[in-house]
Amino acid sequence: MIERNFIPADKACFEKLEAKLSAVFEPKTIDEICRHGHLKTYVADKILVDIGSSIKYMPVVLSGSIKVMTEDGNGNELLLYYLESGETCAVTLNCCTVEKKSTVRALTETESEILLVPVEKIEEWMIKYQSWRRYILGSYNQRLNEMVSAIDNIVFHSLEKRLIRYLREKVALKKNSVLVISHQDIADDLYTTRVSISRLMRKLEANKLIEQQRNRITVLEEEKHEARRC
Amino acid sequence: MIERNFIPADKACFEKLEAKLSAVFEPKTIDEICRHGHLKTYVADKILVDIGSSIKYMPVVLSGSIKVMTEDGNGNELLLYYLESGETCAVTLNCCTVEKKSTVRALTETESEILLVPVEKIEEWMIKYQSWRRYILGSYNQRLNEMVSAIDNIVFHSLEKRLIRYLREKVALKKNSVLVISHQDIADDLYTTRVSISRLMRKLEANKLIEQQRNRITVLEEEKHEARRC
DNA sequence: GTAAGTGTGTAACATACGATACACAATGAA
DNA sequence: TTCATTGTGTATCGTATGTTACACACTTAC
Repeated sequence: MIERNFIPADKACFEKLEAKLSAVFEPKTIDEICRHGHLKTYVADKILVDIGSSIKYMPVVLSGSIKVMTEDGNGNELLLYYLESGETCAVTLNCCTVEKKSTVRALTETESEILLVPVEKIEEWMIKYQSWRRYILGSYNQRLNEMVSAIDNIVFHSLEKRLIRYLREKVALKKNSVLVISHQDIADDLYTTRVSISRLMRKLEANKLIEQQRNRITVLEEEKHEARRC
Repeated sequence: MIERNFIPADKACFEKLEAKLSAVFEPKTIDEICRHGHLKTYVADKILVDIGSSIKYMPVVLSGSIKVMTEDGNGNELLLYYLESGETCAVTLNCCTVEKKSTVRALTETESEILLVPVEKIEEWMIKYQSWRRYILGSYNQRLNEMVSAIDNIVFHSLEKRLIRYLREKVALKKNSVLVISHQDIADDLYTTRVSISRLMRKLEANKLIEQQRNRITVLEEEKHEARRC
C-alpha cells in the first residue's frame, strides 16, 4: 500500500492521472483532482469499505478491479457489480452526499490503484465542472443499466448460461484465463448452491469449455462457430 | 389532459406545487420550476414516453403512479419500477443529459398529475440549487436501491411470496384493494407464465388471502397474527 | 507423521416451475 | 343471435435446481 503526496508538483502522478483521465475530464478538473485527491495502491482481497463504516472518500478505480456487494435483511450476500478502470461506485456516491454510512462492502479483486476523492469535493465540483457532473451522472446510469441487465440475466437465462458468462467476465476482468476460485465462491456470487455449481462445472468440463483442478479453473477459448471449411 | 400556463401568477398552480414540493425544494427552486415547468394531467394507461422516442422533459410525478419498463435484446419486457408522488425517473434523467433517446417506456398506472421540467434546466439547476442537486442524486439512489431489492426478491424468494408482495404493493399504489388486472399481466410483471400465476392464485384464494373474479382480484386484509385470545 | 479443515464428486430425492394442451365461461362485436 | 376474443381452470409431463448425505482427496497446522 503506497500513499503518495499528490500535488501537481508530483510530476509522475500527474502524468499518470493525465493519461488516465484526460479523456474524461477538462484540465481544470484534473488539476483539482491532483490537488485534493490521494492515490493509493491496494493488494488483492483487501476490504476498502465495509457495511456501516463511514465514508470519507469517493473511490475512482484507475487500475485493477473492485467487487461491490451488500447484504439483505436476512443476511444474504448480494453481489452488486464490479468496478473497473475509470469507474466509481454509485452507491457510495449517495452515501457521501446523504447517508454518510456505507450500505455496501467493497473489496479489491486484484491489486488496484484507487484515486480517493474527499467527499466534500463531490458536490463542490458538481457546481464548478461540467465534466465532473457528467461523470457522476454517467456513473449512476451505468450502474442502473448493469442492474437491469443483471435482473434480465437472472430472470431469462439458465444457471448454466449465467455460469459461463460469469466465468468469461471474470477472465476478462482478471486478464487471466486461469481463475483461482472455489465452487462455493462462485455459488455465492450466482446466488445458488455449491452442489449445483459442481454439477454444472462437470458438464462444462465434459464439453471442453473449461478445465479444472482444486481451486483452479482454466476457461478455454470461446468456440468460433465459423461456417467455412478448412 | 389539461395543459396549463404555468407562471407564478397562476396562483392555484403555484399553491399546489408549493404544497407538494416545499418540503423538498428551497423557494427559489420552486419559483424556477413554476416559471419553466408544465403541469399535465394524464388518464390511466397512457404511454408518456416509449422506447426510442426523444426526451424533451423530465417528469416529476405529483399524484398517481407511473410504470417504467424496458426491453432486453431478445424483446423480453422488463418491469423496472413504479414512480409515485414526488418521484422522478432516474433512467430518463440520463437520457436527458447524455442519450437524448429514451431506453424505457413509461405509462400511467392511474390518472396522474405530472410536472414536466425541460431537460435543459436539469443541469442548469444542478449548478444553482443545492436542493435540486440532492433531489437528482437522491432519485438515482432510490432507484438503485429498488433494483437491488428487486434482485434480492427474485433470487431469494419463491414465486408465491413475490406474487403476494406484488399484489399488496399494487393495492398500496392504487389505494384500492380491488385490482383490475389479468393473470397474464401479472405473469409479465413477475417474469413468469400465466399458468403458474393461475396455479398460485388458486392457492392464495384457498388460503383466503384473495378473492377473484374475471379480471378482478380483491386482496384481503393481511392477517394479524396476534397472540391474545378474544 | 496425524488431525482438522477445505474443496470436490456423486447419488437419491423433493419440488417448484415451465411447456403444452384442452375445455369452457365471460365479454363484446357483427 | 352467432362468432371471435379474452380470461381462467386443470391435467400431464419434463426438467432444472435445491436438499441432504456421504466419500474422499488435498492442504495446512501441529
